[in-house]
Parts: sequence; C-alpha cells; structure tokens
Amino acid sequence: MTSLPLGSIRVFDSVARLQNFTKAADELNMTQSAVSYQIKLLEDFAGTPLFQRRARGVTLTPKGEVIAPVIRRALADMGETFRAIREEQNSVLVISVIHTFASNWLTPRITDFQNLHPEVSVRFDISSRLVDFSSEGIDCGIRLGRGNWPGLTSHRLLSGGFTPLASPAYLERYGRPQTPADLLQCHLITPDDNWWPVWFRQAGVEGPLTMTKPGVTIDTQQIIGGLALSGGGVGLVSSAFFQNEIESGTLVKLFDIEASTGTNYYLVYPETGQLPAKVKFFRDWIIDCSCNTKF
Amino acid sequence: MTSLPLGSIRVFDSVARLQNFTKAADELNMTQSAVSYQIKLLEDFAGTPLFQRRARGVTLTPKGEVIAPVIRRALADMGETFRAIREEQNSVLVISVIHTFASNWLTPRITDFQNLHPEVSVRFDISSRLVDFSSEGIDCGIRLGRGNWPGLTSHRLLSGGFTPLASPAYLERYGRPQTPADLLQCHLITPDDNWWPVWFRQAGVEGPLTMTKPGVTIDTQQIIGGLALSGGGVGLVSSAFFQNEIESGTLVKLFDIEASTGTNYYLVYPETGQLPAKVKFFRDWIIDCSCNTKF
DNA sequence: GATTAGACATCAATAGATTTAATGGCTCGA
DNA sequence: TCGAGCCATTAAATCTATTGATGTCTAATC
Repeated sequence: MTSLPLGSIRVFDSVARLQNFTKAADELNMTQSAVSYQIKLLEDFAGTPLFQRRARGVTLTPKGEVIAPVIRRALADMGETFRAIREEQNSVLVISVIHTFASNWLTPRITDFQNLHPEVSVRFDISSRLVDFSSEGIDCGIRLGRGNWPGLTSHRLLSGGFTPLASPAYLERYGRPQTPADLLQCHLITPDDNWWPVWFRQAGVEGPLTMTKPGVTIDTQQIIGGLALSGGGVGLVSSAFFQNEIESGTLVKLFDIEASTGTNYYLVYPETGQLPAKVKFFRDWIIDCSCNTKF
Repeated sequence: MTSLPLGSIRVFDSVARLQNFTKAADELNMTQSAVSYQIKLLEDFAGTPLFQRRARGVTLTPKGEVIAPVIRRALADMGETFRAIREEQNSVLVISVIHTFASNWLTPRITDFQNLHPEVSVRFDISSRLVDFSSEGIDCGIRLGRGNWPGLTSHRLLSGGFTPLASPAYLERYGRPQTPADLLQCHLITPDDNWWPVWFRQAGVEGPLTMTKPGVTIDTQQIIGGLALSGGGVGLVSSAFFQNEIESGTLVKLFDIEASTGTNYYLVYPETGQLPAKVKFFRDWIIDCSCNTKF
C-alpha cells in the first residue's frame, strides 16, 4: 500500500480554500496542470473524488469536506510550530555560562546589552559542564581555558588570574599579612584548592606550604567571594570578578600579585558558516565591554 | 521563503520514533542516506538541528522534541481520516433511489441483501433529482428511463408500466367501472398527470378525455398509492410497486391493461474501469431479485 | 443556437528533486 | 587497538513532479 502523498496535501488545502485549481496554482506558484495532477494523486489515494468539478471551479465532495479541516489543521499546527521555532531561533540568545561569571560579571552588565539590542532576549544556561553547542540549542558560551578549543571560535575576555582577597573586618581582627608567606597563617577559604599552591609559588613562597589555620572548603568562587566578604577568611578568586568590591573597599586585595595557571575567560561559539546576527551582536558587545574591565 | 518540506515530515516522524536513521530507512523502505538527506532538509527549514547525532543513533534536540508530537499527531490525524474514508468507501454502498421505488419495492427486500452481504452496509440517498454519481459519493442508482444514459451502465429491473388501481371500498361505494372509458367518471387521483392520457389511449379510449369528477393532485406514486388504498379514488401507478397489495386484494387492478411510455426501471452505475465489489454484489442481487417480480 | 470565457483534464517532454550505492569518519565497547 | 554500528557526503541514476500545449466541458451572453 502506497502511503499518503504528502506533497498533495498542501495543494489540496489551497484548492479547498480557493475552490479553484487555477487560483490555487497561482497561490502555490505552479501551473494549473500540476495542481490537477496532485489532486488526482490524492484522490487516487483516497479512492474517491475529493472535489466536484464545476464550470466555474470546484467544490468539495462530502468526503473532501471531511478531509479538508483535518488537513488544514495539520498544516497549520506544523507550520505554526516551525514558525515558533525559527522565531525563537532568531530572537533568543542562549549563553552557556559558568555560575561565577554569570553572577559576578555578566549579570550586572547584561542590561546594557539588552538596551542595545532590545529585539534579542537573553537566556543563560548555567552549568559547569562543557555543553555541546549544536545539540543543545546553545548559541555561545563563556569558558575558562586557553582559547584552543577545536571547532570553536574563541575571543579572550578576561584574565583568569587570581589573587587573595579578604574583608577589612577580617584584617582588623586578625591583622593584615605583610608577606605572601604570612598568608599561611591566615584562615584560607578552601585551603586545599589547587590554586593556592600556584599562587604561593608565583608569589615567591618556597618550602613546604603548611597551612596552620583550619579553613572552610567550598567550591565556587561565587561563594568563596561571599565568604570572604563576610569576614570568613581569605579567599583566592579571579580578581576580575571582584572589581567592584575591590574598588569600593569591601574587599581588600592583599598583594599586588596575580597568579595564573595560564587559563583565561573566553567567549566561544561554534565555527559555523553563517554566524547568527544575535551572536554577532553579543560578541561585539561583550568584547567591547570586557575591555573596560581591568585584566 | 521556501515552504515546509512535507516529504520530510514522514521521515522525521519515523526517525523520532526509532531514534535511528538506519532503522527509519528500513521502515520507510529507503536508504539511510535518503533519510539523512530528508532530515537535513527539514533541519535547514527549521534553521536548527532537530536531532542530536550520537554514536548509537540519534536523539531529539529540545526543538525536535517540540516538533515531534505535533508532526506525529498531524500525520495520525490525516492518516486516520483517509483510512476512515477508504474504509467507508469499501463498506458502505450508497444507492440513489427514487422514493416510490425505495419504499414500495426496495426496502421490503433489502434485508435479504444484508443477510447475503453483512459486511456491506447500505445507505439510500432518496431524491427525485438525477444525481451526479462520481461527485456525490454515490455508487449506483435506480432510474426510470430507457436504459441509454451515456457514461452509465444500466440493467433493466422492472417494467415502467402503469395501471389504474382502486380499493375495494371505493369500488363498493362508487361501483366498479366496466370499461376503460368508464374511468373518466371516477375520482381520478392526480387527474392532470401526464400518465392518464397515455393510459386511456393505450386502453383504446378515443375522443376527448373529459374527467367529470374532481380529483386530488399529488405528485409521488407513493402517496398516490396510499390515497388509493384508503379509498380516495383511482390511482394510476406502476403496478410493479403494488404487487403485494394486488395479491392481497387491498388494491384492485381495474383492467388488465398496462400502459407504458416506453420507460422502465433500471439499475445504473458509472462505467468505471474497476467496479467496486460492493456494487457488483448489489447488482447481482437486485437483478436476481427483480426476476422474481412480475413485469 | 452559436459563441465565448472560464475552468479542469490529459499528454509528452523535461527539469529537478530524491534516492541510491559507495565511501569515509566517528563513537563506543570489547 | 579493533570492530561494530551509525551518520555524512558525494556523484550518478532514477523517477516524480512540473510544464506547456491542447482538448473538453459548462455557463453565460447575444
């Protein structure tokens, strides 16, 4: 059994609406003869005439009358669904972004982008895993790395350098360390973080790194920063994310020493043939914006 | 803007169900490569991937997930509608039949046909106009004529001969006419019917046909017959339709003279290439059946 | 009743879209 | 590391859908 000739159904719908092969042909940009062929195909499939041929056009037969609304609805549903998807495709920008970056850097600045491009709405996909762009409907992302992801275009945004910060209240209570090595005596937040040894070495501290005070271990910079702010100890975080706090004095940068593992924050997006306008807009804006952030 | 590639949607549906291009190709009797092509077409139309390619098949992307149920439903709705129509096409026999024939001849006999072919259900389309078979979904009809309709196959069923009938009660009250000419003195039902002059002439009555008694004018044999039965006068009707009444004596055939305009009752159906089985069944049955009716 | 305009059917030729077959690359699991 | 399973790609083959020309039919008009 041959299956429903799908190509015919659009023709059928048009003819059913216009009650006229010639006009339908016109609407569909084909010839009257092609319409006739398609309708015949469908009638053969149905096993019965669907239109009654009249002198000034055609009218639906009772069976055609039954089919017409079903087809119209099916086409409308599918068309509408695809339209919505394409609409979203153009107007919603989905950015995969790590939590810290979103809350400490991007969120405060994103309204500026929205003012610049009000037709684009922005959605953050906040997760720490490395998402697969094409398959999850994600347009671009912010990643920490070396800018050499295969298949992705990347633009360096911010330094991945990190430095110890503490609140004035903490320093007042426990005293401000004078040398990097003094920090070993402080309450380090997340003392077993891999970044601490890196920072100590790059700050010139040699010998065994024995931390003497107990520290809280937590795992996102966001919270590390928050804990430092509330006087819970010394946190080692990307300084770029705490510009505001440093400038306003609510967090103190203990030494002018930025350590780095060589990784930085990048904007990345797939190397596709045609970059969507919304991604272009975002790229241009965020690059410009990141230039106004130190580091 | 190019329009929804309808050919792709069946492929999409299959792939969405099976989560596998190769299996879908198998189901659709095409190659994996053709499936790949069709899906790409649809993805180009959507402007976004609809499937996420994985090592052991594919999975729907979020957008594909949105489209899949819509397409499945659209296909199911259309498929079901066509299926129902074809089903009806094979199992419902629509007969266009004039009122008198239906009620006086066909209806009493049709149960026999239904017993013979229980899988076919019969629908009468009762109307006096000559319907257009192909366009109104009518399979066959009973017509009064000469059996020479162009484009239609016809089988003679019953004589179109007519003869005057009256009820015993009427005859008792007004006396039974002894000669055809006597009838001019009776209450003729529908005296201006064209059939009356035909009958009188064929019965050998010459000269002016002056009817002396007022008569009721009505227009269907069904009612003429009914009126005659109830003693309202003498009705001129197709005798074939009143066999039962004549045999049981509730109507009396006044003379053994059947007049005819040369027309008879025929079974007709379109000269199509392939006659549906249900029509074949009906034809064979009704021809056989009509042989058991006088005239 | 002849004529005309409008509309669908049909046919052969053709363009073009689909499908195929073959091949290559990718991922996962053994 | 290898093999199995699966999708993408390509060029060629196929076949469907479309075209353009022509024929037929119907209703309306004169």
